[in-house]
Amino acid sequence: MPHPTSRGAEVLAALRACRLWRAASDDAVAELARGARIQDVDRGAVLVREGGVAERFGVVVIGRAKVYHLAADGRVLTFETVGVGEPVAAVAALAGTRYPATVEAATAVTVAWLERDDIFELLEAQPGVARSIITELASRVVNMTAVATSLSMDVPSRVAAYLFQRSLSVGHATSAGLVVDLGMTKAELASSLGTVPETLSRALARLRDDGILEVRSRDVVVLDVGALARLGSGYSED
Amino acid sequence: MPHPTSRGAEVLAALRACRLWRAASDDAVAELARGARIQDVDRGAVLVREGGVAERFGVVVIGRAKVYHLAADGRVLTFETVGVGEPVAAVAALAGTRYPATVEAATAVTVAWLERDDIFELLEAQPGVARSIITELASRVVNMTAVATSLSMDVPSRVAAYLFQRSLSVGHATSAGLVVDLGMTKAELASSLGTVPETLSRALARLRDDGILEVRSRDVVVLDVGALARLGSGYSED
DNA sequence: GCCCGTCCTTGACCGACGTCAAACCTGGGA
DNA sequence: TCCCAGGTTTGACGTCGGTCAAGGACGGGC
Repeated sequence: MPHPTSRGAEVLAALRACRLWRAASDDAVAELARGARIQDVDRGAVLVREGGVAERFGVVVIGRAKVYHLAADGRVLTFETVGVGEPVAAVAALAGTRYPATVEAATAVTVAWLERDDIFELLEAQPGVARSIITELASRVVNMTAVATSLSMDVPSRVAAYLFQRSLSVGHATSAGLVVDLGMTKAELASSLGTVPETLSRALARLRDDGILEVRSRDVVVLDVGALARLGSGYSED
Repeated sequence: MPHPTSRGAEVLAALRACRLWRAASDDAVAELARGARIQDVDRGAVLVREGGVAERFGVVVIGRAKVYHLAADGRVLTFETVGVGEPVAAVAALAGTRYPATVEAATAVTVAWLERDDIFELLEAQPGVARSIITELASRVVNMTAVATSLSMDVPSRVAAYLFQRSLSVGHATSAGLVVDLGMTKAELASSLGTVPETLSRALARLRDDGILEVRSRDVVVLDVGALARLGSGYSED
């Protein structure tokens, strides 16, 4: 346990950064922090196992964690990678169901664990918090729906959809075109698109051959954003 | 517009039945009903189009509606079929995003439309409602996650997972085995499993040949529940 | 400079599954 | 009774994409 003295501050900062209770007062967040159980794990440790009964609710204090589903044949579908201030196992704890996915430490990770009832107590003390929790959960449903629909498209379309979305957020216009950083290794990207590196590589090669983009080591140069949007059945019109 | 006089009562009953605000007082629900805009549509009408900006929030008063995604190649992935008292387009309206799916009337349908702010006003007036909305939304995230993971399995496994879940809820033990009604036509089931009738038929035939079940017209007799659970990677142990 | 590990790409192969087309029930109406 | 229309099943076929295996290509350490 590194820096035991500063950990309290880090826990507080992480909880304060959590979008779920953005509207909560600092005092209320401090109260949450007091009730938190802190856990340090090494990289690769499993924080939450799919199918387990959801009792607690975590917020990442240090590090990053991967949320994924491990299929029977060993393939991995990565749902998201969560960072500092983001919740893990939140929805299952709130819903009172089993965990629908596994969470594993992608780096060394410190997690603050809260009880389900801590949240509901916060909610009673500060009713304004409900709104941010509700919009956050609703956004997650929308996101998961998008993931599900994209899984019914073919891989080049999924890649296009991802790159289109990503170009909107982190795209950087240059004379050569719209430079988009992939944000992760291609193997990780493949997993979060529900495929394998080989197929991702072929999909990118095909988009390149079609003149839609150029592939570089860890970013791509988008030459035809409209084609990306069309392929990913993104809604091109505003 | 049939039965104009009784419609007010039906709207009220439907809103009262809605799980989202189960904890709300009758008065508050009546207030919601007063603000509702009622719409009657014929079977096949599109209530909400994927990609549209979410402004309103519907509750089915009469009939059933299908929530689906229409892929570019024309294939349909059905997410759910909603009945009386169930919300449509709820999550997108709460999240303030675009609709992630299309909603179509499966029968003649009457919908009560509420404004996004109506919910938040209800929430302020009756803070206790937050809890049911939150658990309901969280359950939806869990469900959509399950849908997404099942889409990464092969079709026989998806069928097995569906039948296993369904056998837990509507399974009826007989001397011949566990009789499970499919609850819908096989074409509809295929769509909600993200496949087509032909492939579903073959998957069922395969499960039959493996001695796991027997197929009848609109229900199946499950002979080996454990095998179903294993195939669907359902968590067999309690 | 060289070497090695890691990441990425490419090719060959094959199984899963969607499409098209045809045959097959099964129930309802004349 | 016959016939027709849905839903369902089966067969043939092509494509997408995952697996295995073999090369690259970069980058860091010595």
